[in-house]
Amino acid sequence: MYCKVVFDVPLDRDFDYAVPVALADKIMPGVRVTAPFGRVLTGGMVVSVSEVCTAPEGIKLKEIASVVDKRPLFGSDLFPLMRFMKANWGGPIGQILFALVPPQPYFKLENPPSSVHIAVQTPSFKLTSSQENALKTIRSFAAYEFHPVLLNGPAYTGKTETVLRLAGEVLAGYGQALITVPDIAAARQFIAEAEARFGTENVYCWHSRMLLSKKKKYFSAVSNGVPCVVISTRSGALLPFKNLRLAAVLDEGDEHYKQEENKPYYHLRDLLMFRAQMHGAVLLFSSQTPSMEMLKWVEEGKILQLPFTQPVPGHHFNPQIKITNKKGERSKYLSDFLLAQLAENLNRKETALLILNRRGYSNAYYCLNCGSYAKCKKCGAILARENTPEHGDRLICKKCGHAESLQQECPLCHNLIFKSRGGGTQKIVTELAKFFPKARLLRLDSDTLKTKSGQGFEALGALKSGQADIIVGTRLASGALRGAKVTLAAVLDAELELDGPDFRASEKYGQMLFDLRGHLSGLADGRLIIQAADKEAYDYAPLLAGDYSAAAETELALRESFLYPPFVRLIKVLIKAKETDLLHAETARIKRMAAPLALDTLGPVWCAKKTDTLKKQYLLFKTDDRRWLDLLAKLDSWTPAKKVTLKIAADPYDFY
DNA sequence: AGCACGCCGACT
DNA sequence: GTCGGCGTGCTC
Repeated sequence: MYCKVVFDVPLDRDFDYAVPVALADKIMPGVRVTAPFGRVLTGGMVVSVSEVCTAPEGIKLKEIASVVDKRPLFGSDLFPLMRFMKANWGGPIGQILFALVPPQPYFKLENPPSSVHIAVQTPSFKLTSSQENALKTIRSFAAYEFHPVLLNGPAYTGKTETVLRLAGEVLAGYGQALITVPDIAAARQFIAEAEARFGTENVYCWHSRMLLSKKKKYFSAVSNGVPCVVISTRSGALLPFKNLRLAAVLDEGDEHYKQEENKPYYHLRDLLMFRAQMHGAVLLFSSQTPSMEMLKWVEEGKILQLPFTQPVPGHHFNPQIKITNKKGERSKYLSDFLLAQLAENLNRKETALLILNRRGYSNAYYCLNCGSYAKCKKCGAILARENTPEHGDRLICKKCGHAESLQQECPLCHNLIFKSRGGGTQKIVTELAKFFPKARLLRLDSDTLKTKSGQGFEALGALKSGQADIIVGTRLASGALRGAKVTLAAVLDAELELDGPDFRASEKYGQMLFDLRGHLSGLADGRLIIQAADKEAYDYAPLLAGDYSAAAETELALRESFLYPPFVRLIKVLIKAKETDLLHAETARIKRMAAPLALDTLGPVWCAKKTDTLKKQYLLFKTDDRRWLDLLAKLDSWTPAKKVTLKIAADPYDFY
C-alpha cells in the first residue's frame, strides 16, 4: 500500500510513501502522519491512498512512521477548500493545508462534552419592519440550502441584532454558527452581548493570538460538531465546521478581511461564499459601507440584498456635517470653525477626535496659501518631495514615476509658495496645546501603539471612557470608534490620499467618512467636520444625505470605465533584489512572460524608498476570470533569478 | 521552511 | 591551522 503526503513546508507538491502493513487500516486521506522527510522526522498529512505505486522511477520510497489521528480532523470539504484557495490566491499547497489543520502531531482531538446546555435568551423589544422582513425572508429558506444575503443599511438600523437572533435560532437547533468581526479587540461589547444571550460556554471567541489550550478546545469542539456560536476574526473561517448552518460577516467592507501579510493569502468574502455553499448554509454579510465587489454581486443577482432603512428606537439623529477650509485665521492646520467647535466641546466636557487622513505621504508638498497639494501634470496624483544624491531636491509622482521641479503653481489659487508637509499627529498636538493649554490631549497612531506603555492604549481606553478632551489619531482611530463617547470628529487632511497609487483610495475614504457619520448619528449632538483644501476632490453630496449607495454607484461606474476591480481581477507581483540591474532584468523577464496572458500590465512601479538596501518594485497584471487560473499558476510556479525574491499577491489590497 | 554541504574571512 | 558566516540545493 502507498500514499501521498503533504508536509507543513512551503512546497507546492506531495511526496510518495510506502505504508507498513501494520498501519494500513489506519491510513486514510485527511489523517496526519509522521514520516521521515529529508533528514528529519516530521508531521504531514495523507492526501491520497492507493494500492499501486505511482512514484516517479528511481526513487526509493521511505515508510510512514506513525499515524497521528484516529479520524480526519477536518470534514470532507478539506481538499476542495484547499484546491479553491490554491486556485484563487495561489501559494504552496503545504502552507494552505496546514493553515486549515494544526501541524503539531501532539495536537490531538479532544472528546466532545458529554452534554451541552443550550438556553437562548432573546430580548423582547419591538423590531423594525426592516428587521422583521429580513428575519421572515431568511427563516423561509429551506434547510441545507446555500443563501447569500447582504444586510445593507446605515448604522443603528439593527443589522447586528438581526444576525444575533438568527445565530440564536441556529444554536437552539443544535447547529453551528460563525460570526466574523474585523477586529476582536473592538468587538468586546458584541461578544459580551452574545455570551449573555447564548451562554458563555456556547460562545467560542476565536482569533489567531489565543492560548493553545483554548485553541485546542474550540478546534476539537467545532470539529466534533458541538453546537456553538463562533465569534472570530477572519481566521475563524478556516475552522473545521461539521454542521455550519449560518455564517455572518459583520462590517463586510472592512479591509481587515483580506489576508495579505502571511501565507496563505485569502479574502474572507470569497472564502465564505465557497464554504457556505459546500455546507449548504445561510451566509450573511452586514455593512453600512459594503465593498464594491459585494455591490457588484448584488447587481448581478448573485446575492440577495435586504435593505435596512428604519433606525432602531432612540437613534433617529443625523449628525451635523460641515466641510471647511484646511486652515483658518488663527492656525495653519485648524480651521476657525473647527477651533470654535473644539472650544465648545471642551466647555461641555465632551471628547473630540481629530483624524489625519494621511498614510505614506509624510512628504507631500502643499500650497502655503490655500493648502492644496502639488499634483502630477501627467496623472494628477499628489506629488511627494524626495531628496536624493543623484537627482537632488525634487517632486516625484508615486503613481507614474514622473518627476517635477520644486517650482510649482497652485492649481486652485495660483500662489507660488509651497512647503513640505512635515510631522504627523505630534505636530497637531503641539498646535492644539497652544490654543487649549488646559485640555487633556492624547495621540493615537501606530507609533504610540507600538509599545504597551505608549499613549495609544491610554487613548483607546479614553475613547470608551471619555477620559480625554481631544484625541489626535490616524485613520486607525476611526476604526476604534465603536461604542466611543465621541461627539465631535474631524478629518484634517481630507483629500490627501485620494490620488495615491491605490485605486481603492476613494472607496476607503468614503467608508471612513460614512463610518464616522454612522457613529456620530447615534448621538443627539454628533458633529463631523471635514477640512478640505479642494472641496471638489470628492463628491460629498451622498455623505451629507447619508446615502452610501449613491456614493458607491459613482465609484462603481469609475471602476468599470477604468477597468479596475471588481470588473477585472488583479495580480500584484512584488520583485525584490539588492542590485538595481538585477531587479530590472528580472522584472523585464516576468513582464515578457506574463504580459501576453493578461488583459493589461501596469508598472513596474517603485515601492518604498529607493535608498533602501533592498530595492523593491511591482508589476500589476489585470486579468479576467477566464485567464485568471493560467496566469496565476504561471506566476506562482515562476522561479526567479538568483538573489531575487518574489511575492505574488492575488486580488491585492496594498499598493505601497 | 529546515537542514546540510560548501567555500571564504578573522581568530586561538 | 579551524570556527563560523550565509549562499545554494534538496526533501518521496
